[in-house]
Amino acid sequence: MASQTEENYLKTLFNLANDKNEVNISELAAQMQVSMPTVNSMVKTLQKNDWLIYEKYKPVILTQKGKKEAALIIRKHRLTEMFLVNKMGFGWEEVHEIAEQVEHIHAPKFFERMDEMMGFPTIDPHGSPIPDKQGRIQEINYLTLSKCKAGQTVILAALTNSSTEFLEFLNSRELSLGTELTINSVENYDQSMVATYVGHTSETLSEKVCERLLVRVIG
Amino acid sequence: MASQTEENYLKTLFNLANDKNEVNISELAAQMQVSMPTVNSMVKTLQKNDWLIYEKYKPVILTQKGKKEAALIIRKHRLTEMFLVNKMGFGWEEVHEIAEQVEHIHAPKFFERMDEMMGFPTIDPHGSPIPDKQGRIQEINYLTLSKCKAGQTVILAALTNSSTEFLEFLNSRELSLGTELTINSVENYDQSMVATYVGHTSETLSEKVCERLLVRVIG
DNA sequence: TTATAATGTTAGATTTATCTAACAAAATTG
DNA sequence: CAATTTTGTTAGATAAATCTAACATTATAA
Ligand SMILES: [Mn+2]
Ligand SMILES: [Mn+2]
Ligand SMILES: [Mn+2]
Ligand SMILES: [Mn+2]
Repeated sequence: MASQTEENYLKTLFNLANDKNEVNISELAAQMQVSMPTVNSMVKTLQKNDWLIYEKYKPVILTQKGKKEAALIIRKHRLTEMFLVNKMGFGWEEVHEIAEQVEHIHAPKFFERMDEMMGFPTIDPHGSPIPDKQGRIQEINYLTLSKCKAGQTVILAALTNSSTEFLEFLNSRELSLGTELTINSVENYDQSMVATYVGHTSETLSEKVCERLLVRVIG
Repeated sequence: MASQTEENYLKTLFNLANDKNEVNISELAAQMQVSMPTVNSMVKTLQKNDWLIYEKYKPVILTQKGKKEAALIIRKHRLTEMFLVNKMGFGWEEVHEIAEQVEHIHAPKFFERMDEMMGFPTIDPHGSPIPDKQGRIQEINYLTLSKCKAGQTVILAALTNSSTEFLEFLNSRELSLGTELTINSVENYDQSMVATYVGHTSETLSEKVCERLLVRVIG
């Protein structure tokens, strides 16, 4: 059974994997906030459990087993976040830290009950998909708001970044998942957008913000 | 901040403490299922944090600070057990193992929300008191059913043992907290009792069982 | 009251997860 | 392509939590 530390590495590896499924030691060290030698020794450990493939001086690659293990931890994380928001009244900006701990609880029934109580949700409070019990993730392809054009109407569906600061910014603008926005205009100089949505007329959103908003175009 | 291991030792120390607040190394080792040298080194560590007083060859004694720390972990454990039963539909025999893990979550709000959602319960699903936010425990003095006499009517209020096996035995006899029992007779030979309660006429309860049932006499 | 048993301690080893310093390989750049 | 930078590895150390073997102290009992 994976230790808490190993579980956190697996999750991070899963999230950092590029199109070739590769992760560099330096990236992993940066993300985990540990030194490269620490990562070097950890990937050797993870390899012994067949969770990844490691060859000297090469980026590491999660195996199928490793990907499944990671997805199941992510499942517990996201179910927890959704439970905290939907059943316990937390704000979407408060739940990540708690889920970071709860995801390591070994008690399948605990998470199954959460799932049942919520009616088997498929996304978490930040719009990210919840992997199923087999560790499969449904790929959803949303568009970044910054890719949209003036005149379009979109629905905010997910976020590319869920830091507390960003979530608090969105709270301050009363932007939440499901909000319908109409793009009034796009400023050519800095790519900032002016949008209208429930309760807000001509709200300006910087490019930095628009890049982090994932939307479904509806008109 | 106490590690998970330290938290488990503190909790066990709290529960093992006798009237003089003393705990022997051997008891602690037995309860924690580790060797005596392991306990020996751990109590030295706990002493460095002023959680207990240790002197060579003497039983250890929790300090006020140590008692409070322990009581606050027990609070998290019992709130969790109550939440699992009252809000998530678990049976009282299923919750201890999960609570044993959840009690180590560092997220005051998480437990405060549980507490609020349940309306600030004062006992857990096994009838044990939930320490308050200051770590104070209200002492309740129930009677052991085995101390009662034929003819008396009592209400099942708590248990001295909450092992899964015992809880499953109680389930099989449809005995739960709050059940009103009338003692028909006490067998002189083996101290077994014959009792009547909702749905059960003349149910025989062994001395072993009666010793583990804490009751309030109501007639 | 001495022998024996029970309890507790010390010494030394192991595993896990981390670090720094030094070195090696690979990638980038002038 | 050679110099430099970036990335990755090795070696060796540390702290936490555990173990066994050996020894010491305290308690019990003959
Ligand atoms: Mn999260
Ligand atoms: Mn985590
Ligand atoms: Mn319990
Ligand atoms: Mn525990």
